[in-house]
Amino acid sequence: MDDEKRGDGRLLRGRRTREAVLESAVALASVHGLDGLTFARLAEHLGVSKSGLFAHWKDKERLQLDAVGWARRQWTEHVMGPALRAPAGVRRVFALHEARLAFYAGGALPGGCFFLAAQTEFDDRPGAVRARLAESLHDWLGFVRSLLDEAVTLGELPAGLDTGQLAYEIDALGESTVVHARLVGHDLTYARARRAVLERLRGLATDPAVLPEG
Amino acid sequence: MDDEKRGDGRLLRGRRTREAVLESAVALASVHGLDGLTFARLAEHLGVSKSGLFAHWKDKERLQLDAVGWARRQWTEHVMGPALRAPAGVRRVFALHEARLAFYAGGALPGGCFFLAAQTEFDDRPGAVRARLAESLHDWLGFVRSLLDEAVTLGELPAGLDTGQLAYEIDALGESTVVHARLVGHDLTYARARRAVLERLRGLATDPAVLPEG
DNA sequence: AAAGAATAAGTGCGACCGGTCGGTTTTATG
DNA sequence: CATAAAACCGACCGGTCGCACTTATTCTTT
Repeated sequence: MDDEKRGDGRLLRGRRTREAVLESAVALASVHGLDGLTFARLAEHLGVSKSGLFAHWKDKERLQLDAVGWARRQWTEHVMGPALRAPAGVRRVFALHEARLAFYAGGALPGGCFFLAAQTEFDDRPGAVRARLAESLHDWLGFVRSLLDEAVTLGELPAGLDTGQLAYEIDALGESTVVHARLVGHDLTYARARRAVLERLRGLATDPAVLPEG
Repeated sequence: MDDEKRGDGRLLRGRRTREAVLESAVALASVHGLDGLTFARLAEHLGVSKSGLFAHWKDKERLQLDAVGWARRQWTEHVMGPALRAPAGVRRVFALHEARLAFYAGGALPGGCFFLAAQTEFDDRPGAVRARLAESLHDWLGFVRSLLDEAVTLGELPAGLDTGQLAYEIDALGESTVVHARLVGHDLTYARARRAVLERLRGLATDPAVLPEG
């Protein structure tokens, strides 16, 4: 991460290609998994030679770690970002859930969800990759919880609410969307995931009217 | 499936070894995925030669399909079975959820959940394996729903309840347990998953007293 | 005792894997 | 314009994969 020796087009170009490669890497990993993220596959997908990739990542683990980092950037931009543009409180919580579903439904990642694929693969394989994935999940749950805490502070959710518990539920209802959408049906699944969280929040909110009806 | 040519111990023995192999195959696949279920790995794990396995399954896909079938048998026995021994109605629904959590927590499968691993791997790979996984998920959701319908019929859940919706929620809250337990913490995760479904059912039940309190 | 199927084992092939190496092109700097 | 650094490439290595083919060995039925 020590790029940017001002005005050096070589480094700039290098960074651009790195990011372009990572964009593809995350997309490929969402389909084939982080283990199926092969240098050969990645190179072919980009129309690039395999060895050219080794100039940027000395081994596969580095590539995997950077892919996790890039997936987090994507997630921050496309899921957390839109939520933060909604009014704070219970509406922001629901906006977060909807942004997540929109991100899945939008098909930005052909495999559905990078993190689900990576976590199910690495949750039982000790190492740096697992550690970063665990950290990612921890941070994500912390973010959901922080929005819930905010809603409590604003008085839109009841005081004393177990926000950690609710954060788990919201995450679970969003996450299982990925597989269900592809194996059961997209529209039906997203409708159910949306409704589940909406009804849950409406049931808890001090003023359910601020949330959409259906 | 044309075993059992009356009294022929060879076929019987063949079936037994097949089942022993499948038991290991499902366990291995829960860790390394259905793709990571290689003949070499399976043979080594069993202390058997690779070629001996080819006598039973001519190619990898056959093995994968049979592994799915065996995982379904396990699931039927260890998750659906205990539930059916609980009194019908809302208690049976919750017993199903608890049996699932117990199955996960019991560590019968070292990788946590065969189906989650397999589904996230194959949900975007057309083929026979995906088809069987989709069928498995469909049947499972249908089973959950049937228990819910039963509870409605018994008057323990309100008439007009969208049981398909609730079945999705219950499945989601159970499924995300697998990854969370390993990356966040076992006890905390199972407690949350248990509580989430319990509270949901208690909120809907015409007589919440039939369900446990905490 | 003979026959024959089920099971096990060895061997080899082509494909692909992660990774290395030597060399060429591009780019900023003196 | 020379040079060095970075980006990039083609060829290649050792290893493992799925899988076929061939050859024993074990067990059951006749």
